[in-house]
Amino acid sequence: MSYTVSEENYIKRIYHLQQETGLVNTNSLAAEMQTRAASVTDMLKKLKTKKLLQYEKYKGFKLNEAGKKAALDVVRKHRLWEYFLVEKLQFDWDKVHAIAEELEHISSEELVQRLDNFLGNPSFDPHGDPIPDRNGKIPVINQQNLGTIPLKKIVTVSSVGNQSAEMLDMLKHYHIALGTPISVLKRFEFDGSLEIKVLHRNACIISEQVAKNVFVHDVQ
Amino acid sequence: MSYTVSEENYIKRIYHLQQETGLVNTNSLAAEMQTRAASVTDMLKKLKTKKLLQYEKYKGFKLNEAGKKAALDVVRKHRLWEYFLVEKLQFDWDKVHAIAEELEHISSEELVQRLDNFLGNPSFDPHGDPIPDRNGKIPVINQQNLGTIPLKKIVTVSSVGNQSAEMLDMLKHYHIALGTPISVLKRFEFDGSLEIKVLHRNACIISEQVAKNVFVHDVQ
DNA sequence: AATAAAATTTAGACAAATCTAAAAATATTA
DNA sequence: TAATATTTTTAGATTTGTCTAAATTTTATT
Ligand SMILES: [Mn+2]
Ligand SMILES: [Mn+2]
Ligand SMILES: [Mn+2]
Ligand SMILES: [Mn+2]
Repeated sequence: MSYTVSEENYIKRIYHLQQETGLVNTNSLAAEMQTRAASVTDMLKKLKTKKLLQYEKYKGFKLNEAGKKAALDVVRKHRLWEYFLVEKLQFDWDKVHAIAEELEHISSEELVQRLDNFLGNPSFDPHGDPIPDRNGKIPVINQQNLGTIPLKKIVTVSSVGNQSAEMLDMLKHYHIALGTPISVLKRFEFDGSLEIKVLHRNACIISEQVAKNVFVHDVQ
Repeated sequence: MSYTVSEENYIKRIYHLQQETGLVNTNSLAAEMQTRAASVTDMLKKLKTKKLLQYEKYKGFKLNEAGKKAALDVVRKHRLWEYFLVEKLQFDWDKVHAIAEELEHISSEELVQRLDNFLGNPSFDPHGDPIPDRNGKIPVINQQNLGTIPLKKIVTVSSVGNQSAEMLDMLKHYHIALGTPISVLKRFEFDGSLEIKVLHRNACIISEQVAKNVFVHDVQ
């Protein structure tokens, strides 16, 4: 089965929302898609007809197994292309999302498989998000956000939660990138902000909000 | 200015047709686009409104300068992506057209420029067709078709005219690819077919129709 | 439980890109 | 040049994805 660009965008968005909330509701999807609730309802009917969705009027909805697989196909392509853009074309990691949002809809299966091989079958995209394999299997890592790790312990940045341009811009300013060694020197009880040390940089302070969106794992 | 996928496909097709015939007519464009004459007329009105086209009802049409530049942008992307697919992803040259037909519509200017650099600013695509630069300038080469070169002279294959899957498949069978050294041993007056010698291969015979679509230039 | 507020769906409209069938213009030919 | 054939355009319909405004359903609050 193959889907339109619009269908694919909806499917992927529903997938991400249901990872967080289980059932998804119309308004939150409309907000994510930057469209109107009425348009969402229209698309839900279509996706239900195509048997990708469990959906009862007024009761919320979520992807079924076929829907999840379809979503993971799009996610896989999105993240592989992001990896290509950063690793091969030297884009900054905060500039690739919009382009991958288009590239993820190119339909050739063989293209995706060859791209995957060309890139060396990467497991994580430039934002640290896992790249599903062609069967939809997702690699896992143990990671915690910066707010929860013990003081002085040196850890490695593995992914970022909030991936808005604003956030990525801020991380660039702090010289925080994937793989960056980092440690927490002090936790301020007043507002939850952290004094951190990035390798080769002076200590600096980040807000609790930033800390919660920086995920790290043990140095290998 | 940016255009829809459909507009870009029409613009590109008109460009290629007018290279051959000057003025283009509705039916031939409809045939090329695999659509109906009525649909072509609709699109012509749209492109005229967008000032890409000289068009008088019943009198034929052609792209103006703005239209040609728009077409060359699409051609440039198409051929750069084809080069990428063959040189980086190891696709066979006869498998890349349909995929490039999608990739050519990805809109980022920066992407195209970075791709161009990543590929080493190639001048010709895998079928030997010139790749316009970002200003729409097209590299030229002196080339003739195989039917017109002197017997025994060793020349190099530089491009192919007919690029149908059938033709490319046939050339693969003859071990004719871009850059292949080749010479004509004998010309048969009966049907215009040629006995040719491909380097490292036994002599063989190709039809006049094939010969006319194989372009060659002097060995450098 | 009744009322108000919020969330969701329906009804009806629109733009883009396509189609078929019919009308109009142009070209061919007897 | 008049009849015929071909080409092109128009008229009107259809599909997809979107919208606004109104109606309906669910949830929250007196
Ligand atoms: Mn997308
Ligand atoms: Mn990403
Ligand atoms: Mn195309
Ligand atoms: Mn080509």
